[in-house]
Amino acid sequence: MPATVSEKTIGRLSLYRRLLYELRNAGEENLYSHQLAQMAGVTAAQVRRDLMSIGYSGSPTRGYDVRELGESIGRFLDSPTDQGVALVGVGNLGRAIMAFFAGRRPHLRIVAAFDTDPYKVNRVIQGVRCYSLEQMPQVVESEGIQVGILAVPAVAAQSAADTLVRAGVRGLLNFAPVPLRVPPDVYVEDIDMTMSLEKVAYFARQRASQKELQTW
Amino acid sequence: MPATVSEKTIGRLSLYRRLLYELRNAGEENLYSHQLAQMAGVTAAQVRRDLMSIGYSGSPTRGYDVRELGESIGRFLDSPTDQGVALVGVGNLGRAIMAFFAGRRPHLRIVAAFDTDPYKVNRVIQGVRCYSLEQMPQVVESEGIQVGILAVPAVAAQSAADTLVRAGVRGLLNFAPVPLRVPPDVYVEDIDMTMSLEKVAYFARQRASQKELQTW
DNA sequence: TAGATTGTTAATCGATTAACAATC
DNA sequence: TAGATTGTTAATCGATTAACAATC
Repeated sequence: MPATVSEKTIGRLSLYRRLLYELRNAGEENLYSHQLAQMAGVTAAQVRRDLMSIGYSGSPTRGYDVRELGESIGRFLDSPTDQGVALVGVGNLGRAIMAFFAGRRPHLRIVAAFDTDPYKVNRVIQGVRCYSLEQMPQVVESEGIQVGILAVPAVAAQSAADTLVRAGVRGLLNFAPVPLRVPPDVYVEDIDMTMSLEKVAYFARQRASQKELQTW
Repeated sequence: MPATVSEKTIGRLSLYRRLLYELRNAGEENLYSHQLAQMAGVTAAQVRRDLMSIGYSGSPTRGYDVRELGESIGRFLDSPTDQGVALVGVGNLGRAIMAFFAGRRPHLRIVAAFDTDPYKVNRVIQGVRCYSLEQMPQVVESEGIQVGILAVPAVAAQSAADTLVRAGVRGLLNFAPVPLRVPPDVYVEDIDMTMSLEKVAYFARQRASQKELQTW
């Protein structure tokens, strides 16, 4: 039933919602596409097309209703029922991720963490119960978890992904700097910090040298 | 002089190099485009075009030389001189980022950290000296830093970015869940974990329901 | 040589941008 | 009404994929 919407549009909708939430807190009731566009760093036409794709309509005179639009995006993006998330790897990065998402989205909450370290297993860290890797299939199944976050070292990532997928997980957020092999019915989003930093370093250098050239 | 290469190609080159490094450690001397392609999760034609874009040639019979290719990518991606990186925000996420990059790329190293917390200022955390925000312009300039990482709360991100840019930074890796406004000669790469997780949750749900439909 | 792989050009694809009639 | 904004289609753009002669 939901029309096929591109990955990028989904990402932008998530951003729009966050901006709308701030606007609503600031007491704004209406907004035009170009206002949201400026805040999000995209074009007004882009915003209109994205909103059109989820079937939300504005008015030529009043623009979009901030509250209604936020709720519309929520109905489109969010699951009607709560979605639990599994976190694998409770090292520095894993704990930072826990802290980052704590209390942020009640409907999309980390409900179980997994680690090999016996010292962490069975403890509650950042309000999340920590299990051993062996318990993963059972916990994922009993909690009905569809989403997993991988914050393990590169060597452990593929095996952790395999276990999650076998247990029924259909989406992975992968922080390990290694490409995962998963069945086509599993969605993977990679956050490769090494790659990102190298890109930034490359283009920063390029911009800096362009600046030098301009002074000639 | 370096031909214009797309952002995506730069990212893939960074990944190729990492994979080549592993292959070299495994004792491999040559490889064909389709081998690298499979490891990286892209097509062989993609690999060939990416390598062509940095001017590296293979042989129709022996493929590519693992060592030479790795070095070629390095010469293209890396700065001839060391590039120092500034990290702003030494909270949970900031410390995780420090730990993640510690010792990973000697040429691209976090050389200074900044935080408002007086307890952290002037201490050495994960081997990196921590300064106050007031010292940022001076430290960035004296260290010749071109790259900044923002690991601060959303409300503090724009002001930190402004200060970094004024001090001469030309590339930002932004972990704060907020779009930054920067001059056109500054490159920004966003790592928006909230957006990424919401995307994964959305598509995980979609895949799961597709699976259900198939059983009908 | 025969054959698989390479460098490189042409065709395809998808998303973005531009344009504009419809609307309040 | 007049006018700015909307929904929607057509034109543009860039990157990916397919194809193939050149090569070792």
